Amino acid sequence: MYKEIISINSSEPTLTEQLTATLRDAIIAGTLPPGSKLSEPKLAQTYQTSRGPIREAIRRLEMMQLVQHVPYEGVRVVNLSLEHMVELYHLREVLEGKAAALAAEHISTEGLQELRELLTLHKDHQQNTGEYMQAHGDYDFHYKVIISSGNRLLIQQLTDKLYYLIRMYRKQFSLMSSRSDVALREHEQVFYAIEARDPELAEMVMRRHIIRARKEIEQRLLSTNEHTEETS
Amino acid sequence: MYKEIISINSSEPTLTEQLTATLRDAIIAGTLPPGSKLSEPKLAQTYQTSRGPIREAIRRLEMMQLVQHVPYEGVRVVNLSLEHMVELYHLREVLEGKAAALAAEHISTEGLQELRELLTLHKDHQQNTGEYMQAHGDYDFHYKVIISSGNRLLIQQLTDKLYYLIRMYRKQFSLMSSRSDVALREHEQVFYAIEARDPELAEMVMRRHIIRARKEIEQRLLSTNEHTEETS
DNA sequence: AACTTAAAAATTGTTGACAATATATAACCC
DNA sequence: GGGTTATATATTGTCAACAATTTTTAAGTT
Repeated sequence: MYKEIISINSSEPTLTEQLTATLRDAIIAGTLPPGSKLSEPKLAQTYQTSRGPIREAIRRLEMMQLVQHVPYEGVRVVNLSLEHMVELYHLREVLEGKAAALAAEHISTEGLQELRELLTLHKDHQQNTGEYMQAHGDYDFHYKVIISSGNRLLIQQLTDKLYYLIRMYRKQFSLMSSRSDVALREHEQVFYAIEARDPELAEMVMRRHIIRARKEIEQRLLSTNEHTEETS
Repeated sequence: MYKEIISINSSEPTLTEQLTATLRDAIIAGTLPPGSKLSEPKLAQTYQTSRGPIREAIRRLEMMQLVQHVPYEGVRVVNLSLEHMVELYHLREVLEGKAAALAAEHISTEGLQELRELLTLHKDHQQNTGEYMQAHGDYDFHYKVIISSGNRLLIQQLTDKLYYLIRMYRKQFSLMSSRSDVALREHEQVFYAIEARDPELAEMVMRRHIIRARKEIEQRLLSTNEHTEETS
């Protein structure tokens, strides 16, 4: 009854896709700084292509919330601010909370095993070095939980759309894991709840985890008053 | 400190915007049926324009989750299914739940008054006619709550993106308010919680409201087995 | 007749040019 | 000199043509 279509990117990746990835990473890294305008002719010249693919790529950046578009005026890289990030974290909180709940219901035994191994890996790494696993440690755990939810719409919203914005904030506000030990323990809590097939608990601890992270960031940014100003 | 930019659509709405609205409504209404392919040349001919604006419009439909895009293959109208709708409602549940919680925190006294008047309007209408207010009754209440959250990202996700898909399901599955009295009472519960500035309660009753609606739909669709088949 | 292979048609991706609008520059007035 | 209007420039929106890829059609083979 099903015709399983393996989505092989059949041939050469389209030029638009390459440009999307390039521009996306440039924005996340800050090479194209917040508030700056993306001029189609200039980008076309820079990347030795025509305006068409550039336009297409920009539309996809729009989907990722990385740029804002105004008709006849152009697109600008999104402006980062504490308020904006708080909004983003409120979304993360409920979406990833639900992901954890659904994961507790739907995760496979293999998926559970993978999650377990990921956690022990992080744990060992921290016990050995005293440091939290750089960069992708936190990301991987959350990513795996999201995937395990089995809700394609939710997965898409988080991984294809919002997560690039989150990565942008992490990079540009240098938000890497200051309370690593706490984070790891919270991940374990989430895991235990998923392992116990307890959706309500899984959701609660995941939400708390993200709430705590948000509050920590708020504190840090409010004390070192740097990013609170909006550039019009 | 703030520079309030009133977003006047400065001049003539761009052709792309008109086409987006037209195609969007055609998909929601089912004129462009689920699974059907959107051919750029044909659409261009149909609407007497060139492929450029059509492409742009299609990208925006993509943002609304109304079509799916495969490189070199084209875009198809999304296939509706019970599973897919359940996924959508899980998103609604947590997003609108959070919206209600944030509304309880941030809503203005004027906003509160508007919400109150909207509710009494619905109540009167039901007491007089015994019927639930057609079509927009439910929509308006949810819409107002979402707006009252004050979270621009959340508002955008719900009103600009997901809600068109919800409207599509409502239209094509004929999902209009079968238990209108229950729905109205649940709306009142949400309102009371927001009025009492109780975020946790507001979130809980809003989530319950959407969960109940989902389960009711599941029951209805599972009994009258019609839309469960996937067209490959 | 069923399957494989090759050609043909149609469609999407890409390019460059023109039109409509907005921004930047310069002229003008007070 | 500050501010307003008009001109010039640049940019986005739109259009039509070409290239790359896929789908359809037809021919050929077993």
